[in-house]
Amino acid sequence: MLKTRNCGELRLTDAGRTVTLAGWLARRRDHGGLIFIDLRDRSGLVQVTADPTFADSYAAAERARSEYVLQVTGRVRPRPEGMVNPNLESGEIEVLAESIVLLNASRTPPIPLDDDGYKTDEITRLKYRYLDLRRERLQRNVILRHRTIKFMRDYLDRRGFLEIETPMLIKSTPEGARDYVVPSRLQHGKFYALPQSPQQLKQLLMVAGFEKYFQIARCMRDEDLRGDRQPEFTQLDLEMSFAGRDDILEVVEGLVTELVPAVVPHKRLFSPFPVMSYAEAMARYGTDKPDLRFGMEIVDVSAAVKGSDLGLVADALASGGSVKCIVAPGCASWSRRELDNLVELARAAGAKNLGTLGWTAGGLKGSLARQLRPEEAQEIARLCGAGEGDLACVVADKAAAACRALGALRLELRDRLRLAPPDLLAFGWVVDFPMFEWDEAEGRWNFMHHPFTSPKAEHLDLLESDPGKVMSEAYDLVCNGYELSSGSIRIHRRDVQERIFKCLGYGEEEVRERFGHMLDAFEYGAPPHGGMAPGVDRLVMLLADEPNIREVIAFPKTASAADVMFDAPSELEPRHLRELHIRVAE
RNA sequence: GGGGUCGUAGUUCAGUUGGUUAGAACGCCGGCCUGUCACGCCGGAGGUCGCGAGUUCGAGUCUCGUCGGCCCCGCCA
Repeated sequence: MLKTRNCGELRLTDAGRTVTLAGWLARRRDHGGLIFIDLRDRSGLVQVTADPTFADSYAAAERARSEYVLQVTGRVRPRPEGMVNPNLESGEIEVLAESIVLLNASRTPPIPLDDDGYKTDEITRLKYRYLDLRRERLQRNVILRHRTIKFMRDYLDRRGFLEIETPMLIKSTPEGARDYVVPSRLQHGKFYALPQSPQQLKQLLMVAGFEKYFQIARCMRDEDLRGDRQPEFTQLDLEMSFAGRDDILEVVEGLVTELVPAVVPHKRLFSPFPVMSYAEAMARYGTDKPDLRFGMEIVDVSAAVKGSDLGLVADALASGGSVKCIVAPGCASWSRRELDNLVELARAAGAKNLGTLGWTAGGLKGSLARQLRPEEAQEIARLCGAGEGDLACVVADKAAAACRALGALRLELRDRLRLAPPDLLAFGWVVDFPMFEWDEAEGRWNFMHHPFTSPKAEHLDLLESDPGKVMSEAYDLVCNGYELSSGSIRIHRRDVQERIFKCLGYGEEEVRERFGHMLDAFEYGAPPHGGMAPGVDRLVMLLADEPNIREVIAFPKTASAADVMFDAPSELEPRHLRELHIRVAE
């Protein structure tokens, strides 16, 4: 090795030792007769002092510039009285350079590397990602990601899980997410698909008798990107045989509960995780991935206004809808402009309108102040616990639509009022999802999770008669408003699986061609099984307090799924295309 | 596919009602400086105002188009 020690680990106890370091020049302070160099490697920074006494090393220090790669040999010594830098872990000492070898020079970096990088043009950061990754924040994130994955492997190994790899070149399935597709050279006109997840493969591993499987699995989905969605991402994919829902939840909850204090000890979490049904989550938070870091739950205030002659309210109640409300604490005196903005937001989220009602010392404020009878306003206050200074946001609509709009509003208020405590990871379980949801566009039932999800046994009889009422054995892990993981107990019987495909409107021929291998497998002693697949990128993003998953992925893609460093995707040589039997249409 | 927003020096930004040679800070280059640590002081270089049309005597500024970034909706078995 070109180094005997790491820069960031040197301490006062090393004083007197001669060390050889190698790293990058983070900053240079040239005092004419004395040069200080902050030398950086993965472990951190240490100050190297170049003194003219060592003429060669001093000359090298004069020539060195930012991001030059240096090998420094010298003696560790305590800093002089009053020169300790308390902001630096190694700030009590410095290394007096006896020799400085220039291992490589560097052009001036196109982006600053000594800050957190949030303000720097992201496209330039990504183009020079290998430099961007040198910044301390990203080094920390990548290391945290490593520790997280290492913890997962160790934990699951302890619990008897086997890590098993599954193929990347598999078969396209038309439903679900769009596939990334790979042309076959050996078979004209045929294509592989990259896995959206190893779902079927891990179920087949259960049929194969491995009982407990996991994989740090790369998944590819050719869908539009978001701050929390990349075209390729990583899941901790796991599956267990002979397990019920609670067994799966126990494994994952145990993993996360032990992981957090191990890798981010400053973070807090609920233990045990709260469990709520899908219906409850929708009613209380207006979403199936509630942010449980704060309250502001949705309250039904229909009873308070049941006699109201207000158009929207009366219409909603007459047609079986409801009047729902959330309370924004201390916002009663918000300006017209701020309130209008909320109304706009609620409408964008699907509400017909948003009524506001604020309780101020000077009386009622807001759009509903004059439209409601005093006793109605008073009853609303009682039902939702609003007091002086508070603002009620009220939506009258079908219950689901009202909750959905207020759910969106709730997140907006969270951000405006900073309601989410920092360092809280509010994990929770959402269970009892419906099996199907009605697809308006296609005019048929579609699965909510995936077609291998088991219906609840007691709802099997409803499959054909009333699919909308069938609950599934699916469950989600949520955290701080993100869906961190989905899972389910799977179907392990051919007859049940066939009934599900039928409900989804798949023809027999189609089923045989696409899922015949699964159905066949279920006939050879498939054990009851289930599992889930936490999203590693999102989890690490939350652990690292990052605003998007690009910050915890070494080489992420832009919102248009481009890699600006490689300039991918790119066109292929005609020869290459011919070999693959592909002609690009104009 | 739709909506929002942004694009000016290497980076972060300013740029008035359309009007002289487009500015600042950081970074960079040169000089000075032996205790700095965001070192300091002096000097300097650095611009296809994303790109293309148009309006105008004149466009960083106005119009249209286009490309790209980010966020949101749709989409995400």
